[in-house]
Amino acid sequence: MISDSISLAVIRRLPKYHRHLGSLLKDEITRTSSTHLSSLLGFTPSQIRQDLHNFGIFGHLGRGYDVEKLYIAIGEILGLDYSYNTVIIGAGNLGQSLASNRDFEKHNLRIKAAFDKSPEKIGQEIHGIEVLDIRHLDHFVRYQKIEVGILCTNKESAQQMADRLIVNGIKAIWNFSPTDIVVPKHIILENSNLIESLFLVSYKFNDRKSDLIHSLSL
Amino acid sequence: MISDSISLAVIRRLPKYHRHLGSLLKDEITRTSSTHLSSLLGFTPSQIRQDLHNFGIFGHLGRGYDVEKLYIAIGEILGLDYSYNTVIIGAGNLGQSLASNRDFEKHNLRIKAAFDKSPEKIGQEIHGIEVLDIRHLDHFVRYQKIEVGILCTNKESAQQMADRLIVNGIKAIWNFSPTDIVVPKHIILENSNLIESLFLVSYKFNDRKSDLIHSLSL
DNA sequence: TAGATTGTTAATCGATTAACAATC
DNA sequence: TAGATTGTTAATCGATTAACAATC
Repeated sequence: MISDSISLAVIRRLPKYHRHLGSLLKDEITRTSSTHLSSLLGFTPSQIRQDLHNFGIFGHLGRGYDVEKLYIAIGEILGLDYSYNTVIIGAGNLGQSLASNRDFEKHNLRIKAAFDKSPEKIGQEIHGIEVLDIRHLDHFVRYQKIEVGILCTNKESAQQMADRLIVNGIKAIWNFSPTDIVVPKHIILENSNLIESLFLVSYKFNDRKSDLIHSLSL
Repeated sequence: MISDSISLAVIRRLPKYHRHLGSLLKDEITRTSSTHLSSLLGFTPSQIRQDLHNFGIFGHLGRGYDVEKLYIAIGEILGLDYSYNTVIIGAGNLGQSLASNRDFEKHNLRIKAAFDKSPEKIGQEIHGIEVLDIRHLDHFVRYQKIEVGILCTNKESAQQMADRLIVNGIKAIWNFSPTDIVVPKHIILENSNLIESLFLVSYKFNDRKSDLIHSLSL
C-alpha cells in the first residue's frame, strides 16, 4: 500500500529505477519485466516486484510492465513534477559548483540566490545566480518563499545557518557542510557529506589491501 | 573478528564515529562509553558495542572506552593513514570544486592533476592543480602510479573514461558522473551521485506533503 | 495454446535491540 | 563497596529471496 511508510532501503533504489527507465524510454523500448530490469539494475527480479508492489504499481500478468507508465509513476512518487525554490548558503567552491550545475534546473530545483559573507563574493554572478550578502538571508527566505536550503558552509557556521533558515520557514535542508546538524523533526534533512564518501573509498581500499595480504599468506 | 567481512551498514557508520571522537579529543575528553556515544551519534548503545566488537575493539569493563585509542583504531580501520595519488577526470564545475577542496588534502587524498579535453581549460591551474590534456591521461596514470580516479565527466564520457583508467592500472574509481558505470570486480567503485541525493530530498518533501493531506482528512 | 511473468505469501537471511553475567 | 559498563548471547525486527498459483 502507498500510505504505510515505505522503508528507506526501497526509496534509495527509486532514482536508479527512474534513470534506467528513462534510458529505455529514449531507446523506444516500450515494455519491460522484472527479469529485464534485474539485468539492468542488478536487483533481483523478486525485489523489483516487491518494490513496485509497495507503491501499488501493477504490471500485467504474463506480460510485464509498460516502461512509460512505470517511469511516470516513479517520477510522481519521487515528486519530480514539483518545483522547489532554493538558496545556496556559502558561495565557496562547492557552493559555486552546485550553483552552476545545470542538472539541478532540469530536475525542478530553482536556485534563487546564493549567500555569502565575503565582500569579494557579494555581487558576483555564478551562471546567472547572484551572490547576496548573508545579512539579507532572513528576509529573502521569508519573502521569496524559499523551501529548500542548500548548506555549503564550513563546519563552524553550519548549525547557525541551519537555525536561521528554519526560523525563516525553510522546509528542507540539503547539507553539504562537513558536519552533522541538528534540526527539529518536521524539517527534512538530507546529508551529502563528501568526506564520509571519501572515507568509504579509503576503507574499501584498505580492506582490499589486507585481502591481498591474506591471500599471500595462505 | 576483524577478518570476516563486515557489513556495509557498519562501515557506513564509521566516519561518524571518527568525526565525533575527533571532537571529543579536541575538547580534551579522554573517556567515553557506549551510552555517551549514543547520545552524540544517535545509535543505540547496544549497536555501538556491537559495531566496535566487530573490529575487535575493546573497552574496559565498567569504565568504557579510551577516546584517543578508539579514534586511532577507527582511523586505522578506515585506512586514513594511507595516502592516495588521484586524478580528476573532467574539469567542469564539479571537477574544479573537488580540485579546490582543501579537506581532501587533509585526509591524504593527493590530487596530482585534472584532465579535460577543452582547449580553454587545458593549461589552467586550480588551486595549484594543473589541468592537463585528456590525451595525456593514459601515460600519466600509468607512470605517476595513480591509484584513484575521480570521475566528473558528463554521462556520455563516463564509462569510456573509467575504462581508460582501468586499463592503465587504476585501483579505485570515485564516480560523480550522473550515470552508472560498470567496472570489473577487482576495481573499487564508490558512487556519489548528486541527482540521486536530490531525488531523495524531493521524495521526502513529497512524502511530507501527503502526510499533511492525510492528517487534514482525518 | 504454451511460455512468460505477474502479485503475493512464506522462508530465509541479516541487522538491530534486549538482556545479563562478569567485573572494573 | 556499589554503580557503571562492558562483551556476548539470545530475541526481535525488518528486508531480501524463493516459491508458486493465477493468468495473460
